[in-house]
Amino acid sequence: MSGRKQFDVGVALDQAMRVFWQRGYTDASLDVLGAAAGLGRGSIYGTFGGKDALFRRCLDRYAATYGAQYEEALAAHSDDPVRAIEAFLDVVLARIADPSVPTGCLIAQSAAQSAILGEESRGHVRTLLDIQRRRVRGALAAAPADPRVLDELAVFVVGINQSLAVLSRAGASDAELRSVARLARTTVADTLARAAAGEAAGG
Amino acid sequence: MSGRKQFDVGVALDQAMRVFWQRGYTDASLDVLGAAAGLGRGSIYGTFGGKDALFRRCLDRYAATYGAQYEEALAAHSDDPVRAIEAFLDVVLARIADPSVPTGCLIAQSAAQSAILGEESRGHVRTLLDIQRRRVRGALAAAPADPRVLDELAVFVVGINQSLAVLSRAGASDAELRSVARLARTTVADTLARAAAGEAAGG
DNA sequence: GCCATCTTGTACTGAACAGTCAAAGATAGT
DNA sequence: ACTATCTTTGACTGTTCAGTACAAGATGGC
Repeated sequence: MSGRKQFDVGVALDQAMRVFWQRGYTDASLDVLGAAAGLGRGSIYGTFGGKDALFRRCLDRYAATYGAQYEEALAAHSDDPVRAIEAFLDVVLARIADPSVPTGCLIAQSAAQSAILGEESRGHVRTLLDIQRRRVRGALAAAPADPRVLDELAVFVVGINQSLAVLSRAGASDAELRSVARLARTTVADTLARAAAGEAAGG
Repeated sequence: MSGRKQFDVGVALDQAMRVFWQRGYTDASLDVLGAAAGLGRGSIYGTFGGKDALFRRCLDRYAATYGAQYEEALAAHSDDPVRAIEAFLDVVLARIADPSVPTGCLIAQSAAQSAILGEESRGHVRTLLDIQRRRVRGALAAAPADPRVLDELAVFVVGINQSLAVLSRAGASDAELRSVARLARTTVADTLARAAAGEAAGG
């Protein structure tokens, strides 16, 4: 059949992404991935190359989809780093609460399974996490504080994201996740306030 | 051969535990588990029953080993909740820095993979996480604050534990992990301080 | 309308998997 | 010393896996 693709690559990636997201790399078999995306093996190999390559395309799809939401949330509060972080975490909470997608986070899931991924995929995950860290760091850049403190806060916020992902997987309630995010927000606020006071006093 | 067990169950569990810890449930094959523990398939099935049961025994072994360390750390500072949490997180950091065991955390890894575990194992992971939460909650019990605030802080600290596990898996440096733990410590300290002030003012 | 080119479905391959089984051998109670 | 009982070894089962090969069929340029 066919001389031209019978499916939309983006839609197929969305479906495959959900399978990897739900099951993780190893437990997402090509049969299940194909069934979810509506693709036969030939189409998967012809279009993407193989399971590893498909996985990385799904990682990119995920990063692009939610990365855009993160950017938007951070940009909406470019004048207020604390509110920017709050909006950032709200995106995470909303995704976790969304019943149409798996809980947790594909990147966090993949990071946790890092040890069993191939060299290339492992590097890919690290890169995507680093992009997320830089994104958060960028939102903090305007705050009057020691750059090293801002670096630490960026890692902290990325870490909170992972913790929300794992906790949600373990069955934590929405209220619990929200309280974690709220506490993280106050940490950022207090740390920035202290740093600003320190800057004013010190130099 | 043999009419009595040829191996120490505890030692075998320690070895199998490391394999599950490193690779996760699915990617820990019985062949690799057996090779690591020095057991044939017959011994595994005869002693533990099967892969699922072995996995849960390993979860318990892990919980007992590090649970004891957590208890000790918390008990050593029963007069000061903030220092207790600090000591608790130091146990996590020390384990992650220990080159003789995998990075991350078996419970966190298992929680992230919760979706592909059987009903029984999934419940087991949740139970162990809940024990950890109660443990932290107990260390905070003496603090003069609204119990609901203490509940939230306990979930927060457990979440930080998970975030350290995932971040370390993704290749974060020891310095980064320590800064995350330090920020979490200030979260607990500031929150308790505010709660104490609120208690004093409110009633 | 013809043909080179691409896509797709299906069947196949060899490997890895969890779990079962029976035979061989060691132990301990008598 | 005999024997019932247990452990261990290694082979075997049927299934599932990722990846490959190929034939059938559709497309679009000419």
